[in-house]
Amino acid sequence: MAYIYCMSNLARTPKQIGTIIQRARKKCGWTQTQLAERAGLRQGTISVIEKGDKPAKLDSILAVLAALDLEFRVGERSKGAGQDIEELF
Amino acid sequence: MAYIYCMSNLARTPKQIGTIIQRARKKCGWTQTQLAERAGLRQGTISVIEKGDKPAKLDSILAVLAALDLEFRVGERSKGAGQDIEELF
DNA sequence: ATACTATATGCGCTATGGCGTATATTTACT
DNA sequence: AGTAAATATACGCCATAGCGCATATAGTAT
Repeated sequence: MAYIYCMSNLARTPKQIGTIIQRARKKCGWTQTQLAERAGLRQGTISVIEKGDKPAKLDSILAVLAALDLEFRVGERSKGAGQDIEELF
Repeated sequence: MAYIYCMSNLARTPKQIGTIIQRARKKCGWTQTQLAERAGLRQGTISVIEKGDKPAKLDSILAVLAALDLEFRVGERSKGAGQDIEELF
């Protein structure tokens, strides 16, 4: 039985990505300013990214994820409940 | 039990993302031009994204992944042993 | 209410991503 | 080898991401 990893960290849109980042940041107990420093960005940029209403650069997102000790993974989009996922590539 | 997480779908850097995209595209039997049309981008842009040497916009990457029926997921960075920390960007 | 922190916005500016178009280069197939 | 397709680059142009800096708004406490 395949174990579906964690369904809530799905990141298809900038908004979803922003929400995930914000949640992770708060979980770390960091302010936007603190995260910005670690990611090499500004507080305002973190704010924009977390809201997800304005486009962002891939590098900025990757920097933020790295600062939060997170990372992207790529998987298939349409995933039935208990299907095996492995060997996509 | 089969929680095997395909190691090659790790996407920490633009280069890794590009490689994943290229592999998925070829698996679909598409040319860069075909993928570009489906993603609303140009062939040249797909080329740049797949190489990963030049920065890209998040939206472009998300569009490409969607065209390939793929998606990002966010997970913890340090998972399991033997993490090879590569340089970021 | 007051004071303080955190987050959201605004403006001008610079850097650059992606476009259109075109061409060079590589790869695949006779 | 020769031809065609696929991919990598190039150039000018426009749109915009993120910056520095500042301020406004929203929370969070005394």
